[in-house]
Amino acid sequence: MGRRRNPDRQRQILDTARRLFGSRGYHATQIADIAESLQIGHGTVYRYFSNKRDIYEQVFDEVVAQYAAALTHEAPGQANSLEEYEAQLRRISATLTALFGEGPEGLRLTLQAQTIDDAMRERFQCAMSAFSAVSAMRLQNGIAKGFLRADLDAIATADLLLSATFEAVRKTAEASDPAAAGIRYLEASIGLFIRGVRA
Amino acid sequence: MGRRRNPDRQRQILDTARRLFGSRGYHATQIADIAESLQIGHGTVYRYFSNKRDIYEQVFDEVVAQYAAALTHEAPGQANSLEEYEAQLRRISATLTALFGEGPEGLRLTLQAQTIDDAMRERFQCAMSAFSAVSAMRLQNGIAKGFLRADLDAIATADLLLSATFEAVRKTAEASDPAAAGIRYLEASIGLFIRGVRA
Amino acid sequence: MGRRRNPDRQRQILDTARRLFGSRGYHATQIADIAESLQIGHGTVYRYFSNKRDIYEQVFDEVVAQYAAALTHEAPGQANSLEEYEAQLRRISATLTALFGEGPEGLRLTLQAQTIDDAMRERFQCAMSAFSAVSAMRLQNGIAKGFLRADLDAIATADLLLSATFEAVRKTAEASDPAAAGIRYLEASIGLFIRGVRA
Amino acid sequence: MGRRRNPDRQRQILDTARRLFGSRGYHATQIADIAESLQIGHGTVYRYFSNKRDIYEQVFDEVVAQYAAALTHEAPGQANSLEEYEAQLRRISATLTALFGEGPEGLRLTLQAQTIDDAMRERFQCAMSAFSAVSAMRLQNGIAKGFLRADLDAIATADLLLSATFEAVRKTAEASDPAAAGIRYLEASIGLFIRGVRA
DNA sequence: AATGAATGAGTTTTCATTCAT
DNA sequence: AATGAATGAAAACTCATTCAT
Repeated sequence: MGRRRNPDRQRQILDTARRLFGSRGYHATQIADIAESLQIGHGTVYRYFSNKRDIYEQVFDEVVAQYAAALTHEAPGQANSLEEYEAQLRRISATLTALFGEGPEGLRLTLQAQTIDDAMRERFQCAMSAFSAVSAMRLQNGIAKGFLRADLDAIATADLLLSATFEAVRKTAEASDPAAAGIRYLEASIGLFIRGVRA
Repeated sequence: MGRRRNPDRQRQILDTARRLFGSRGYHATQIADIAESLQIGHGTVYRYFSNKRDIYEQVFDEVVAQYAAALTHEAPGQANSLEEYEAQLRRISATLTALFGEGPEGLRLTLQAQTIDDAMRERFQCAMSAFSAVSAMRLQNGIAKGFLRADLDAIATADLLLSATFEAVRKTAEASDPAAAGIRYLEASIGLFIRGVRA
Repeated sequence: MGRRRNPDRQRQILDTARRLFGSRGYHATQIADIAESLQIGHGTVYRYFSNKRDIYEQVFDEVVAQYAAALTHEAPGQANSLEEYEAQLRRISATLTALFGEGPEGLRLTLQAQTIDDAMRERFQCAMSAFSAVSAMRLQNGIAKGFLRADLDAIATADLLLSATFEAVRKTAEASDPAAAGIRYLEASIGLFIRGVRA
Repeated sequence: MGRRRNPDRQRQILDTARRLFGSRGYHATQIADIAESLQIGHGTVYRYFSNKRDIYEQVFDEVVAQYAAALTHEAPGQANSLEEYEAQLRRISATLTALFGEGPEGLRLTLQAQTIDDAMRERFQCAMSAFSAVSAMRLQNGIAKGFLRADLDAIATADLLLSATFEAVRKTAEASDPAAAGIRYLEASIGLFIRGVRA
């Protein structure tokens, strides 16, 4: 492949791929679509990536890393009261919503990992488990400190919280007025979760 | 002279397609895979369906119809107290879990509608909106009758409940011990929702 | 193939094949179309013919035989004057028109021999040459007897007469009022030929 | 980013398709045959044409346009005497013969339009009617000006002339010595027509 | 004898990938 | 380095033919 001369190009390709894979889907997006969208020759794409799957993999990794950053930025043991836990949830939601402000592609995109090959399926499962585990640790911390209810099933509840959080982000990104939708879904989810898990 | 004499074949193909489209994905599943899985020639598939997309469409419709049946079986205005609402939620969860007892394919499968073509994308959006609307009506009923909190954002909350419910079903279907997981996710979600929405 | 039990069936299949091959074309006509048109199972067709090409071959032979009968019924040396030659032409035209009264399929059908395989292409060429040769002999007879012009190129003119005769038959068969069209094309062609070839 | 950079390729494919569709027939010619004949990959064909039918359609249009140019080049009202009409016929024949000097494919090819689909069948009928109409106008002109016989059925005779003209061209193109055959068929047809139609 | 479900060889068509310019 | 023409493996789809009932 030689040296990669233009570092912007790589970035542009990843961004475009993220947008197209996310909106149309991996299989419905051709390399030529990505190239055309950037007004470059489609052969050029192969100077920066070895194949289509490679592009997907890098996009997937970036999206997952962004989720991970948003979800793990707040150390699980940090919150000492319900108020602090709520503030944590609000910060996480805000970060996710900001990340996916451009559109709902990121979330759809990761789900498609399951339709690519066994290796990607595996990586997807793994990432989701990790997110869930962090969320569960946050709940465990609250139970231990007594501000979340003692009978809470941390693991199962973490999955539910995570899925609802993603849904809130997705709906926000899809909305015609994302700012308003963001507030609405944020309040609805905080209102639901805090009442649902507090001691 | 009649067409399609063997109704079992059609059923078998739909079931196999549902399983494969759900697990490997639509694009990763070839007509030949479906045929091979049934130990029939691939030409046979075309005696029962006009093309691959036609198979997907019928599978999609069946899955959506099953969701719809589970979600709408309970009339939205039926519940008159929090206890009745909880019982409703439990029945819905039980029905969904039973439906997807065989595996988590159904849910994954419907998401893929978005990667097939614009028409399927449209149908998917439409189905999801309908489910959400029914869920929201159930919440509105509770607010009107005073057993759910007055400040509840019925529409946004309905989306969150729906997504968490699907997640619970999915996790249950995927679990190594579905029976145990079912009870666990059911209790976790009921515990979360009821506290989250009650007056 | 065993015994062919129902001789009518064979006839019906040939007639239907002639109609469909002629109107839609050989390749655009499926065995199933022929069977459906007769309200029989398409497997039944194979009790009477060994394959699709075999049906075509028999239909082709029948059509060619009918042409041949019409064109050769009148012995080439029979006519002794222009009036007798004209009467001959009229009888030939009448016979052909009667044969193809049902429709213009016959003529179109034979042309398709060229798109089936080399062997059929060969047979087609051969049949056309034979027709042309008979027509040329008729002209030679007239030249020899002095009622056709001496400078006539019998071979080339025979080809032209033949093609125009077929065109007249085709147009007649296609017309909305075949009886009227038949008279019209007959008079036009006789008017043209007789003046064109007489001494 | 532009499409179809190599205009020669498109031309080569059209020429090869014309030759093969004309000689073997549309259905007996595979895309792979066209590609192989040009020593290119069969995928390449699809860079220039969207599908097989599209190639046929373009070839058909070209052939029909060539006929049309030859037949309509001479304005129908131009001839003022039998000599001028004869000269017109000779020029038309010469043009057609020159066009189909390469071989008899063009004529056979157009006939196959009837075996492709209803739309092509329609276009074929339409083109033939137009040719016939122009030929008829030429005859009407001669009748009006008195150098063709008054009792001539212009419409019917035009069909006969057209079919015989095509036959002459076809025979010429097929002949082992096209130059000699061309003169022979030209003289035979002029000799027949002029005598057949003059006043 | 008749049937039509099943079959798979044979085509068309797509699109990721290569490579000469 | 960038390009896009060319490629061909792979997948969808068709339909003549077979054969169990």
